Parts: sequence; C-alpha cells; structure tokens
Amino acid sequence: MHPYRTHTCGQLRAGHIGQHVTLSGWVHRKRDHGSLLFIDVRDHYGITQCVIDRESPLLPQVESIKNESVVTVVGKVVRRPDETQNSKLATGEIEIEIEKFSVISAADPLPLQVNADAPVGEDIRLRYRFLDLRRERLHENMMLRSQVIASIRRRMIDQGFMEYQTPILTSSSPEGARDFLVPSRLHPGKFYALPQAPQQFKQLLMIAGFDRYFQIAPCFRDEDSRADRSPGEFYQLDFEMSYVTQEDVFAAIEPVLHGVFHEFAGFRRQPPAAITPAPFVRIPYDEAMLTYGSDKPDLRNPLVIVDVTDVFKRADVEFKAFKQVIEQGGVVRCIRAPKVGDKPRSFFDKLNDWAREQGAPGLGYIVFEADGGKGPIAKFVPEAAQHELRKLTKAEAGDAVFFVCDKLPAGAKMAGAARNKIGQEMDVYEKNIFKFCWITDFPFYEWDEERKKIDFSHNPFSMPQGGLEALLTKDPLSIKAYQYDIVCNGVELSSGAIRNHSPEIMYKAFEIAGYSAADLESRFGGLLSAFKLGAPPHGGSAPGIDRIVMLLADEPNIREVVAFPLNQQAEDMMMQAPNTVPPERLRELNIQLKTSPQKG
RNA sequence: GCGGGAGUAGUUCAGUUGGUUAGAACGUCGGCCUGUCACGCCGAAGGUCGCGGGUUCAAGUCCCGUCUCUCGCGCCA
Repeated sequence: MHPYRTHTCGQLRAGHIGQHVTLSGWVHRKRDHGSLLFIDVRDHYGITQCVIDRESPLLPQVESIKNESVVTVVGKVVRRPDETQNSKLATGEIEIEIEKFSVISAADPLPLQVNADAPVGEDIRLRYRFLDLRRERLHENMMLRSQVIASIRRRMIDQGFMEYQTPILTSSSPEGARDFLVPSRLHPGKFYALPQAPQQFKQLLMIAGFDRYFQIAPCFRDEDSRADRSPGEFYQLDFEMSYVTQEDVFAAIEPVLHGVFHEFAGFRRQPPAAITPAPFVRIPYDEAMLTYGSDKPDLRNPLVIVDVTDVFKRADVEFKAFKQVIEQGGVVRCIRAPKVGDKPRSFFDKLNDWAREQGAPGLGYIVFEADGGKGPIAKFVPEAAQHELRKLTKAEAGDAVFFVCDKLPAGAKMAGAARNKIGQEMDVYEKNIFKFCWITDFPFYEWDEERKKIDFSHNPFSMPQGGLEALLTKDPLSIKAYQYDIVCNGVELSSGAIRNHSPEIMYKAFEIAGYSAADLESRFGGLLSAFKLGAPPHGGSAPGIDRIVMLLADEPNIREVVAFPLNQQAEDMMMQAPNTVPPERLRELNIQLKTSPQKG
C-alpha cells in the first residue's frame, strides 16, 4: 500500500465501494456532531467526505485537527445512505469510514479562509498566495491557464510552427518601455537588459531560415501596472512567419485564437460564450479612432461615434463654446443614444458629472422629442441644424445625442470614453460574447509633442506601406504601416506587423525620425547586418497570454490569472522582492548606491 | 509623477451631529449534539481604530502630515 494515497480525493465512485483506500489531502472542512464527525479531505482533484463516530478510538484525534492541515486517511469506501448523497460532489455517492488517521502537517489558524469564496484584501492574498491558490476560484484559473497554453502549443504546432527559446539576458533596446537592467560582473559599468519581447531574436530566427517560429515568451517591462497589465513581467504567444503578407499572418493566427476561445468559452459560462467567426472584421486605425474613439474598440457596445463638426460650423448655429474650439482646429463628435428620452434627469446629470471628472467641460446633449430638440445646448442649434444632426446620426424621436468637442486626438479619445460610459449606463453591451476585430493600418510615424519631432508610432521595424517610395514622397505623418492589433472586447490582445527587411528602407525610415545611419548601426547593428546577408520578408504578432486567460476566466484583473503576481508597486509581498543586497555583492558588480534604499 | 477610493478584532465590514465599556458576521477557543455537506445550538476570548502630530473638557469620528492597499491618468516601440 502506498504511504500517501491509493486514489485521489476526486476519484472514488460507487464502483469502489468495499475497497480499502488511502487518501491524502488538506482538511477542507469538518462537521462535528459530537459522536459523529464528517471531515472533507481535499486535493487538486476534488473533495472526499470521510466519516468517523464514537465507535472509533481515533475520534478525539480527528476532532482536534485544524482546517488546512495535511492528513492521510486510510479507510473503507462505503455507499452513503440514499438520503445523504451529495449530487454537488463528484464523489458524493460514497464516503470513507476512517480506520487510520495521521497528521502529515498541522496548520496554524489561517490568515484567510480557504474553504469559502469570501472577499479578502489583496495584500493578504498576495502575502499568503499559496493559500489563495488553494481556493477554488484561483486554483481553477491556474488550471485554465495551463490548459489554454497547452491548447495554444498544440494548435501552433499543428499549423507548422516550431517553438524556440530566446535569451533572457540580452541588450537594452532604445525604443519603447523602460527596461529592467541586470548589471554585468564581468564587464563593470555595463548592463544586460531583460527583453521587453523577443522582437529582434524572432526576426533573426526568420533570417536564420526557420520559417515559422513561436514561443510562450516571457516579456519584461518596467512600467506601471493597470488592471489588465501586470507590472514587471507577462507572457506572450510570440510568433513570426517568413515569406508572408499581412493576410497570411491573419489567416495563421485567427484559427488559433478562435479555436482556443471556442474550446474554453464554457469556462464558468453557461451557455458557453459566443465568438465572432473568423475572419475577424478589419477596421483601419483611422476609422476606429473616428467611429469608436479608440484603437481597441469594444464591439459589444453597439453605440457609434459620428463627426458633426460641419453642423456646428453652420452660420445659424450659435454655440460659441464649440465654435471657438473648431476655429482652433477642433472637432465635434457625437454619440447617438437610442430611446433614452424618457430617462430621468439624473441619467444625464450623472454622465455630465462623469465628463467633468474626466477633465471635459461637460457632456452636452440634445434629446430629440416629437416637438423638437430639448437639452442644455438645444437652444443654440436651430431646427434646420437639428435636422442635419438627426440625418447624420440617424437619431429618431426619443433618442438623445451626446456631444464631445476638443482638438484631435483628445476629442476622439474623449468621444471614445463617452461611448463606453454611455453604453455602460444604458446597459446595451452584448452579453456572453467574445467580439474580435483587427485594427489595421496604424500610422508609421507620429508627432512627438514633448520633443517636437517626428517619431515612430509603433515598432520601428515595421514595414511602411508604400515602401521606400512612400518615405521619399509622402508626408511622413500620412504614411501607414503594415502594423496591426487584435482586439477582443476592448482588450488589446496583440500587436504585430509585417517587418521591414530592407536596410535601404530602414536607413530612410530612421532618418525621417531623426536617427543617423550611425545611430541605427550602433543600436541595431546585429539585426541590420543580418538584413544585409539575405533576409526573407517576414511578419508576425504576439497575443498576450495573460489577457487571453483573463478574458476566458471572466476575471476583471490580470493578477487573478497569474500564480505569483507582483502588486501594483511591483513588489512580491511573499518573497520580499525587490530587496537590498549585501555590500560585497554590489562591490563585485562595481555598483555604488547614490542613495540608501528606502525602508522596506 | 498626478488624481479618486479604502485602511476599525485573525478575516470581511458597521460605527449616527465629536459624547457611557468600539459592535456584527465568519474564523479561533470551550461546551452540547449520530447523517452533516456553508451542519446546528450555547458560551468565551480576541482591538495601538495604519502611524505621527494637532484642535477639543472629550477624537474611530474634525484638521495636518505620513505609510500601506486599490482603481484610473501619465507611461506602456
């Protein structure tokens, strides 16, 4: 007989009745009836009820065991009396009559209750993460994560991709997020950087001839956290393909994502969530910013934004607040909210208050009633102009139209935020569905207001649409890139591009952004030399694993799908990271601290 | 870096206009209970009201500072 277990706690059924078994696990819960005691023993696989009564000399010992202690139970599998079978439990037909009982590891009183789904402060959950992970919800999330990653691997391999590892200790990349730096002992004063993504390595793998690469890749970025962004590190399904167009990349990854979401759409969802069928709708960046006010639109929200700047330019419209902004190059965007005419005043006031909190002067609106427009700015908009508004927005009697007026791009973004807010307040989001889209044709360059110069808006290694000719002849800010994102329910799942494999185009692209040939060569010498020794056209993308699991698990927060996340201050409250190091370690690394560390 | 919210028992929270000995639930401990499965019933212990300062006859409550957690903005090629 095995010393710990012959079966798991989720395994025993009516067919095992009569067998003598050994189970080990955590004491999930006890129900003590004095002369009769039930004890639920839990492991990764399930829960099994064990029972003991006053006939047994072991009763006092079992009675005194504390929750979450680890125990081994030896006993006979018996059928529960008919009335007492528990259909909620997979093992609910049977129970174990305890014959031997031993405590493997006794537990102290608990800082959080494992056997209840009660809310617990996140600092305590993170400090005792191993207990939190025992709880059902988080335990299920982690199993989902494992299954999702396994499914992704299988699907990628089936599509002819092969998995390769790339370095963790690498060099700092000058663009993008802040790097995590690792001091070099052998090279005083020099640093490695942890990769923000294996971007250059995956391109080098294409140049090395591997054709289709993928990796469940750890990525490190020293940026502040958000609900959907863990500080420090996260995982991407990083992939890259050679001899492909943008459409080839889409065609390769769509079935993987659609398949994974379809496979796990029933996790905590009954019925399983619907998924937009592939091919996913493609929305050019410019259209997304106009219609949804965002480059990651949530398509569950049916509301759309319409530009009505021309209406407020009309001579008969006397709304100075908007006209002044328009004269300075601003735009008026509006959102039609169907059938809200009968909403109480508080509905509109609440939205107006929200807009003020966002830093806008307010959220103007007109309610179109049968006898004309009502609302705070209706009186500035004469009937002919109102008619024009209704034509543009397709608003009907009983509908309202909300206005945002600002310069670009702030006006577009504010309209997008208002679209989300109004949609939430109206509760018009489609339920139980994953709505995917591609956002395509991102601008290649953008204007850096801070440094007053043109800079790359995304990846400098992306291929500009139109190639060298576009760079030579077009207004840089009008050039698009073969750069695309996948968005699901308002969450940016991935960013990708067809890469620029031509040194000639690359030199020119960097020149326009103000970088000399020498800059380019010193920063990206390795990659650049590779491009000069036979580089295939290639492209790829990198969907975020954590975000995919977060969506599937229906969690509002990415830390709920990471086993050991850092807190918002990028600290590990269990392992006490980051931490000070002994002076001799610093000396070895040739590092002298300018200030002593803050107390931890 | 900036803004919002929170911090009271082991945990989750309540605590009125500043006024008696700071409460509840769960957990813990003790007692009773032979068919429970969130078992039930009775009882008890458990508090630097985050920390520091101030106002006041009196502060969990008001003011100032500070720390911690969290959400958002900036940031995130």
